[in-house]
Amino acid sequence: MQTREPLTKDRVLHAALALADAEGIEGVTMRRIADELDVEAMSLYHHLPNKEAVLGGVVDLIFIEVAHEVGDVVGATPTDSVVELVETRRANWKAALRARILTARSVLLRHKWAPPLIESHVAISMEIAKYMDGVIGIMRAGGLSFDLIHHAMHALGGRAMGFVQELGDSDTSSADTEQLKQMAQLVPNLAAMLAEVVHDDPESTLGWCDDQFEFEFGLDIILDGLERAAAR
Amino acid sequence: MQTREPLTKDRVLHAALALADAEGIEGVTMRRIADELDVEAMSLYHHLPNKEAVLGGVVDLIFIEVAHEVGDVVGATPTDSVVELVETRRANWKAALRARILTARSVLLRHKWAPPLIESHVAISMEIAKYMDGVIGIMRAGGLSFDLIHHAMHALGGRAMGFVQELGDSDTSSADTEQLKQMAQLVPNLAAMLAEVVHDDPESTLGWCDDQFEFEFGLDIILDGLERAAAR
DNA sequence: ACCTGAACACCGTTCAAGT
DNA sequence: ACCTGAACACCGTTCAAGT
Repeated sequence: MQTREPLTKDRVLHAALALADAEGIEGVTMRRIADELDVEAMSLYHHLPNKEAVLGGVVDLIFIEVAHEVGDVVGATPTDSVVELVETRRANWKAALRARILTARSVLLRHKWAPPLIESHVAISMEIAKYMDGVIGIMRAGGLSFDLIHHAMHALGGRAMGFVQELGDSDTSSADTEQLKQMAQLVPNLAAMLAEVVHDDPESTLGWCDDQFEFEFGLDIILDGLERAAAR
Repeated sequence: MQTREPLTKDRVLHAALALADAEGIEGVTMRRIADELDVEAMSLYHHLPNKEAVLGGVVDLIFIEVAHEVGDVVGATPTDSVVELVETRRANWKAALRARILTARSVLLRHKWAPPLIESHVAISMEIAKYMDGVIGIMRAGGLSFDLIHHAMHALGGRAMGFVQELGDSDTSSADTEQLKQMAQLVPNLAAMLAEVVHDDPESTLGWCDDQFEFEFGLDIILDGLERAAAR
């Protein structure tokens, strides 16, 4: 008789993660997770206190993934002397922070259901704290004061973790030209902007913008502003 | 016999809004709304197709409120000649946009449950579109190209509507000093920042920051960056 | 046309019972 | 210690029936 692999917290969390990737966050229910593990829903409660803990654990898995990829990116060159390393870090904090944030973003793009979950999740987990610590460390190495870093974290907001923070998803593009003409009466500026941006570049309506470009545009404005504030 | 006031879409939406203000978004269920109106839950479906429509309608109510307050703020001085008005608008777009966004924020602070709802809501309603149109109009009057305005809307993101976009709510402040000391091992930079910021200003931990200041700090960085991009 | 009651197909979670 | 089945207290929504 086959003995079944025992249920563990880790198996539950990975099943939940896979479920979220496959069906979105609304597909993640205690009953569905249990189904996937060939177990009853109530068995999950022997390894996790409630659904909140499951979702928190899944968020942690994502930040472990981020930490993995970030580690590859910001690894110091071992041949540098310590002094050189410190010098380099001071000079390159903006580039280093930019790279780290874009790496985090690339991971979140693989789990698009995650940002709303992270935002709504009040409790800051250890894994999130460790990510934040890395961000703060880069700015500190760049010579920014803790006071400025604190403001910077607020200014960056979700962007510090690579959030896309889009409003009004790709459905706007489905507004046909007739509907747009009617709209023009009430929202002339919005209609004019859409008309021109669509005309200039057929792949860049509000519904199908170049998200990567827009994210970097906004990020660079903030990073440049912080650099200027640091120089003051 | 008292004839009951007939149910209307408007009465349903206002009941839902009051419920959200009183108990938060999780208190808004079809059954609870119906209770408040002394009616059965299923009666609501004669005036609104589903819960999604209820939530969308409530978001609209909030943007009507924003439009009301914004109208008071940006009213032009009637004594100005048209030419002067245009000149003024071109010069003051940054201040005008700042004022409009801070007004929107003041409304959202009265409905703190609303931002997550607006973000998660895919469909852009007419009321939201009208607000966006106003924002675009201010920048257009300031001489910004539609292309730059388009990037600006993405860079601002939720901030264009006054979002607070905080991560990890005020619970971080409940971390006692003992817990913080343990944390210092794993997240030394975060711990050091918290320690210094708390020391400098007892009212400004990560848990209890001056939200208004931080919001304006981030907003100004973005507006300044946009101004510089416009001058290029 | 408008409102209702019962029912359906789901939730998260508790509890007593099994092994 | 670990898993289960039944049950509880909720959801949004459908449907047939009332007035």
